[in-house]
Amino acid sequence: MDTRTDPRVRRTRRVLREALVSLILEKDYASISIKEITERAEVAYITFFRHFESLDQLLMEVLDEGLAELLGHIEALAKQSETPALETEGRLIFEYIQQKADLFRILFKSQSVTRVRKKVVQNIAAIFQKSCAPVARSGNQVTIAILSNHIATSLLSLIEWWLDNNMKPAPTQMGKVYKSLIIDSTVGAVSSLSAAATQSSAQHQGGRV
Amino acid sequence: MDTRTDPRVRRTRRVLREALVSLILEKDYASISIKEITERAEVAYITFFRHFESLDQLLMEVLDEGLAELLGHIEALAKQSETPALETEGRLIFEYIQQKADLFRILFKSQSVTRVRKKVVQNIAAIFQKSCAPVARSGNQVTIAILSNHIATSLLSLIEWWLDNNMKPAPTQMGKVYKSLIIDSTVGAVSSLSAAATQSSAQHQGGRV
DNA sequence: TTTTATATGTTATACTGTATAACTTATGTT
DNA sequence: AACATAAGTTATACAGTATAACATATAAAA
Repeated sequence: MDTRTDPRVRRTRRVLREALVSLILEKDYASISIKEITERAEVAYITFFRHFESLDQLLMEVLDEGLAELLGHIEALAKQSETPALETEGRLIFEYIQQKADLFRILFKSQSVTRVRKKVVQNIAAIFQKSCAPVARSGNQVTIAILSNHIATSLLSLIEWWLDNNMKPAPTQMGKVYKSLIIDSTVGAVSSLSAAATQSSAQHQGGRV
Repeated sequence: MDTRTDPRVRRTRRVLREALVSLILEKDYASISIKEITERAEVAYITFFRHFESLDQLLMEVLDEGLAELLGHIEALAKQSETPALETEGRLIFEYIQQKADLFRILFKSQSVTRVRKKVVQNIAAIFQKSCAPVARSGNQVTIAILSNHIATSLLSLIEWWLDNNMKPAPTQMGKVYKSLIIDSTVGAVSSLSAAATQSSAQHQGGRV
């Protein structure tokens, strides 16, 4: 939506996004109708279809907007390997979520979570898979896939838990939890798992005789 | 549904459950209509409403049936603290999932995942929270809540990843992954976290002066 | 400023899915 | 065989999606 777009179009799309956000925050996503959104946005019913194919598409647009920023933060976090920087970056993530709490509540509340969540998990997992190149040599492909998936889903679950608990332990504390529970733990598991994987492939080769 | 229930009722409820399962496995849950279910089940449309209030309720009945068994397996797993037993129990869980793969695919595919998934996570978390009584003394309540939530969500995510990857690493290997990535890691994180929590509450007390 | 293009509003309509009512038929129980 | 009740048939009301045709408002170009 650059600046040369018709201002009427920009306004309409914006009020529709805002209407959906305010509705999700106060009621169940599944019970929201397009009519309800257009009424709150104060545009005609048909106007919705002139901009979006479905309610899900509008939701996607809302989430994509904010989630791009989150991925940037996580990428910065993934690059850190030293202990003090890790905790600081972890704190920054939770401070960022605190700021955009509404957006993340929507991410976890909306019913299209199945699709969206998987997409988000895959994006985060890809980030860690890249930054885990040094560790990669010791493990096989399957192990790495499991580890990056584990980190991504654990981080999302931790964020979801935190939101459900009214963001109670402060971001500083959550940064430490992130570091010890998700990163340090996973790194610690690498050695035992890669050893098991080697043993497993050896067994496979032996069994082929 | 005990044996003294009218056999016509038992049959109707059964064919409706079966119809929903077969439909979820071949298409998106959101696009399934009650009419579609009754047609596949070969019962009249109105018959659905004589047994269920909504499509979601039928789904819940299907899932509750199978998930009770899973919880039993997980409970057995949570009670183990010795290394060899832990791996064996972990393997048993993945073997069980392999048997009932359809059911678990439904759990992760259905759109009502938001509600159902949270319910399942809470049930599993409660199991680990109980069995973690010995560890409990060293950490505060918040830490324990985070840890049990972490174990529950990690286990579910691992199961989901495994299903998405056609259950490729064998249950034996997955049992080892479960042990080192989820249990050993979390246990390892307890000490550093409870230390941080103590430090944090000390800071709180100090700040009050 | 007038003209032109296009976004939005209004009204009407077709369609699909949910939900229930009234009545008939089939099936299990006594 | 008689009775109770589950299930089938038909009709209907309603909400939400989706689109068409035409009128009106507004941005951009002349």
